Amino acid sequence: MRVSQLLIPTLRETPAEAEVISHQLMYRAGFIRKTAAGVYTYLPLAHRVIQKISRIVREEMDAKGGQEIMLPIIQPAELWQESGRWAVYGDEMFRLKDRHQREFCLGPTHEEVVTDLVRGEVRSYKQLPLLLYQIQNKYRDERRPRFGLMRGREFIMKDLYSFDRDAANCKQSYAKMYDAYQRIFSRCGLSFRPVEADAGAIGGTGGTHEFMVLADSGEAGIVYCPQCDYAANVEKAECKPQVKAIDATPSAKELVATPGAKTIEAVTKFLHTEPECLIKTLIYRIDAKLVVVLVRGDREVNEIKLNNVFGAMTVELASAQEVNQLCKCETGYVGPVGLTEVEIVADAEVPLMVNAVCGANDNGYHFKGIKPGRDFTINQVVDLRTIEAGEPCPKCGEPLATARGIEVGQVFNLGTTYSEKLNAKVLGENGKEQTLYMGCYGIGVTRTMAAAIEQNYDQDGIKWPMPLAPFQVVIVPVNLKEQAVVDAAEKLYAELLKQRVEVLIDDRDERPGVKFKDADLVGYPLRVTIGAKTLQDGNVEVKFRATGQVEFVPVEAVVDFLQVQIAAQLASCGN
RNA sequence: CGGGGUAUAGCGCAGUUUGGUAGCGCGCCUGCCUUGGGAGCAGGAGGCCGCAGGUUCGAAUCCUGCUACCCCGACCA
Repeated sequence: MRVSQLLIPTLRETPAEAEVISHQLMYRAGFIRKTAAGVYTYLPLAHRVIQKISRIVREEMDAKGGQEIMLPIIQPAELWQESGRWAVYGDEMFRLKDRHQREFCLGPTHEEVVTDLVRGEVRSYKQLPLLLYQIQNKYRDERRPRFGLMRGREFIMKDLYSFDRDAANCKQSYAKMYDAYQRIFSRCGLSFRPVEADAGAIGGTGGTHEFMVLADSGEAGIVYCPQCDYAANVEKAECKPQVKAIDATPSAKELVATPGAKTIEAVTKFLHTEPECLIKTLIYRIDAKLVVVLVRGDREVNEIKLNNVFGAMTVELASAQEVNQLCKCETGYVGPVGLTEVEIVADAEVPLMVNAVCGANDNGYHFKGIKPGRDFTINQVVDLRTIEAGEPCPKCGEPLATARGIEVGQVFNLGTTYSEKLNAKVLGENGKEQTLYMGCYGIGVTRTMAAAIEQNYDQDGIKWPMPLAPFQVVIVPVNLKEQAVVDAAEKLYAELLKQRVEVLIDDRDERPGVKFKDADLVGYPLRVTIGAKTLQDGNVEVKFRATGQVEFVPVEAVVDFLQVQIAAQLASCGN
């Protein structure tokens, strides 16, 4: 295609509203425009990238026996009421009514709809396993859309749903998808890592993994073991209690004045002790109930784990008033001693503490010499904290490393959670009905596009991995007044088209600098510059966007040269 | 949902305090000129100053209400 004819509205300046790099670059390079908060229009370049990602996804889904279908975006409330998620999903769901006041939603996901299909059409175990997938828009009314395509309200997602006769077969489907995902993100040319994850709102009884594209700007924290294959989202990573050497001889409980010391830091300083000697006491409101949560002073509560302990809908810190009512003091002096009316849950490290410090539930006072179990009762001891870098790997004991990641895919083993609620059964070999085992496997297509940029850019613009690039090659004739230059460019363009290379020719009557800047910004992997001087020597210049490397190639050899480069780059990531 | 901010040309912004009918840079159009990293000169197009009320002889500017968008927060006692 010709740049002069393509809608690629590049901008010299970054729109004020774009915060993250992928958003800024996609806006500036003419990939996207915003239509509403969290809702974007995809221009031709973005559309091409989306098609490329989708194609890779399709090929790998099909290779595992997946069958592509399309499911409705507008979904009736009844189905969601049946699964119980009409109420659970809350404000995240776009809801609407038709002219008869019947309720619908814009599908945030499609478990209900697809299960409804299967329960109606699949009767026998002989029809299993059944792997159905779709690549479509999904809708989530995020409480705060941000980061451009990373957290939009309308986004493109691939979801595959697996239906199996039993848990063992379901596990096989899960393994197939896990494998497919490894292949997909490899083929996209991305650096990624699958991690153990929390199942969150989708729930389900089996395991779940998230696929993280590694990027410093990632929203998710992950830990991984440099020695073995263990890797997990910090939300999920299980913590072993780490015993710190504290004075092991228990002493008596002692009330000490700590005026003005309302933070871990202040109390530590005031009493000349260490954060790990303090018991951090937090009052949470879990659904409607207040709960006392204890972790060591140097640790952080993991609200996801806390939520899972209670199977709760909402987990929130209690308000200052609620704390005051319960403990009769300000938040800075809260402690577990004497709190008998509420449930006290403690992280596994807390019972190991001796001579600890905690708030005295009296403004300006703390206790010293506290021994959990002796001075207060713990109702439940569980892993409640967030793991930290350097802690031993739960599998092999080596110190864990941390990284940031962008979640681009997640695989869930759902078990019978949905099929039971929606009554999805088939007849088994024994002639009896059995409930289907399900899995669901999502990939954020538009988010993958954004993640690819977060991982591959420099100050000049995007550096597309070859498999995702909207075009593989751009030809830049330096001067349109030089007939020889134009002729050589057009000839090369025609030849590359014939060879089915995805090529653009920048035939705009612009100065060379403008074309170079745009080429760098959009991020074509290969740029062929054709100028009068090099052409006199019979050469053209090929520049690699990713490395900045430049090669002069004889005109007659350039088609082959480019094809070899493209094939090599594609092959290097398994295409 | 809580707090803060913004809304003026396609993009980035000034003008608002002190009311007098809109400006700068980039981009866009025409011409000349230029051609290996966002050139130069000349001419030009483009704005219901977010929306709706109000005050005033007169409102981008003051007042009221609304809407949209952005940022921060909703995580540590």
